[in-house]
Amino acid sequence: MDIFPAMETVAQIFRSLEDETRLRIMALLLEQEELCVCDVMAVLQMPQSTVSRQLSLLKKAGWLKDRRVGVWIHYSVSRTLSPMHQYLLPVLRNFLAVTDAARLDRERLAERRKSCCP
Amino acid sequence: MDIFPAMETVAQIFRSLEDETRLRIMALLLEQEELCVCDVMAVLQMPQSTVSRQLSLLKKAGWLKDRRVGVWIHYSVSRTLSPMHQYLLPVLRNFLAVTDAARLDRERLAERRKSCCP
DNA sequence: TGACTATATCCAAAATTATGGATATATTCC
DNA sequence: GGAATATATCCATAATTTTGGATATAGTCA
Repeated sequence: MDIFPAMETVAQIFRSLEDETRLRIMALLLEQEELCVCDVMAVLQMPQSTVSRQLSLLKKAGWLKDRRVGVWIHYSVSRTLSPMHQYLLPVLRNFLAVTDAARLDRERLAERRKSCCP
Repeated sequence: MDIFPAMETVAQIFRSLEDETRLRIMALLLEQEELCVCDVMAVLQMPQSTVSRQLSLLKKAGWLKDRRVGVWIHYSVSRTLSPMHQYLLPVLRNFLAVTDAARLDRERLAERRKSCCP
């Protein structure tokens, strides 16, 4: 695998960010070190298959990694991002967190943290 | 229109870069100040309707502007890019030009310049 | 005015992607 | 081992996007 991705690879990385659900997940994981699938389900208020699929797409796209913790799978932003992913990260940091959607999701996550799971 | 785009707007900007044809056009216009539709057709070797549509999508997405010069429409990178577009520009500059597809397109453009239009 | 060229838009078909319920897999706890 | 829970994957359907030929529009030149 080359340092410089092919044009098609560049397109795929952008494509991984075209979906609002995936962007909401990225916004969450840029603030919260780790989240399990059920956390994300609760915050996004979407069915399990949808959330699980989008998480695995983001992993496949090189953004996330996962690790099993007992019965849960914890997702977090990969620590071995490609150069292009690293270039894009500040864009996400600057423009996702300030959206209304991200703010509402943060509130729902805080609410959930109060009532469950230490 | 706010300085900070909504999540859906962020998604749309990424979506505008998900297509390989559009990325090839952006790569060309980051090196070449202005191109008319027929230049792009010749370089990409794609039908007129396809090229014209993608150019107008890139314009609609905030990347390009156009101006009429006689019977031609010249497209170029907008000089009033939004903050998010400006953040993304270096990503395009760094990762598009080095692809094989972009190199071949540059060669075809140079070839065309030799044989036609001063 | 009329022929010609460049470009935009329309349209129906093809291709791609997203959706969520159903099912399969894996882990824990009793 | 069996029940219960979390997650991944399958599948058929729905929604979205792309495609390119056909047509419309607009400018040029004689």
